[in-house]
Amino acid sequence: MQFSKSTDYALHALIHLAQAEDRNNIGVKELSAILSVSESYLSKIMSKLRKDGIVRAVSGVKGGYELAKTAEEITFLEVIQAIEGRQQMFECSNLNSKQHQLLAELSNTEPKPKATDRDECLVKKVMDGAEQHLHQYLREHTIQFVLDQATKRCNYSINKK
Amino acid sequence: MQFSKSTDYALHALIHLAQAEDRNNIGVKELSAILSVSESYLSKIMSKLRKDGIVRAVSGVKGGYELAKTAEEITFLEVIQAIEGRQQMFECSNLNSKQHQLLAELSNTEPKPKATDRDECLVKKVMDGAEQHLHQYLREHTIQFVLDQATKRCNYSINKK
DNA sequence: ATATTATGGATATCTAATGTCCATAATAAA
DNA sequence: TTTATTATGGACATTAGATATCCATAATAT
Repeated sequence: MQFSKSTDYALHALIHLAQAEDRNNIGVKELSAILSVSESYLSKIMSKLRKDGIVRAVSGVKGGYELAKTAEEITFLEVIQAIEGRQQMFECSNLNSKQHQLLAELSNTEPKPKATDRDECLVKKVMDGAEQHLHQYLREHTIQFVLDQATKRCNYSINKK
Repeated sequence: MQFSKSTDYALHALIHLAQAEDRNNIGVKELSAILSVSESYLSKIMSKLRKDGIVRAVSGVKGGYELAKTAEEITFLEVIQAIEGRQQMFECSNLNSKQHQLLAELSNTEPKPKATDRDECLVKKVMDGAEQHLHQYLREHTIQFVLDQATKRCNYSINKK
């Protein structure tokens, strides 16, 4: 139950892009040097961020990446989901639960959800609750939040002198 | 970022043990049949639960497993940690952060923590916060909670008739 | 003594994460 | 237009961890 290294790299890369908001685009070459990752690996990560609309990319000589929205708008949750995908944290082996999920997926089409969730596994319900709880926290924390904290810390250092 | 199948099996096994609290010990043979898992695999899982003091085991003919505490006392968190281990959800590649953690571990001995955490990575701080948040939820939900929910559901069914 | 059950070591298999390489497309600058 | 630079995506290799099985041994009720 661990977040992947890729998620770690993605978050740190976004922090760097946010801090260099005024500058031109930043290429994978520069980012990979800062993060101490190989260019080829970081490329895959940045591609995922682009596909999910978190960064913009431009090819060519002065190309590279930049944020596609403000740092305020980029939540930890969407970064994590861009990298790790959107599968649920807990997949229940319980048959009732699996049937329930299957029905829910099928009902994405026409005949309405029906909300007969009395048969879903209660263990899964607790775990889904945990996931929602975690997501809420991750939605409330943005890239901007980290930048703000860094500023505070810096001020503190200055005052100290 | 998913919980393992083992965790799923462990939780369901504990629910069954809790529901059969009055009966004798329940063996892996019976549990594995209920959960549709192999005996050999479930054995490993039950061993982990025993090592962490969640269940008691007794060998021999009428042997098997029983809860080592009340269902009220068994939290989702401790079950998950018994199975998945206690590593942190987020390991930071950031060098400052790694150094910080190393120092923290070393200072487990004599010369006191020192609490100079100004250098720890802010990304990691957010992620550690998320983990604490999740843990709090998982600590607040026990095996007993699931049993209670099941009772409610059952009552509802009866009333319906 | 016998049958039954848990325990732990060794090992095999499978899957996902990690990581690299290369051909191709896009673009700025010369 | 040519060149250098950068992103993109496919294919592939490597590694680590989860999943799964088997077996020898210990414990225990009958």
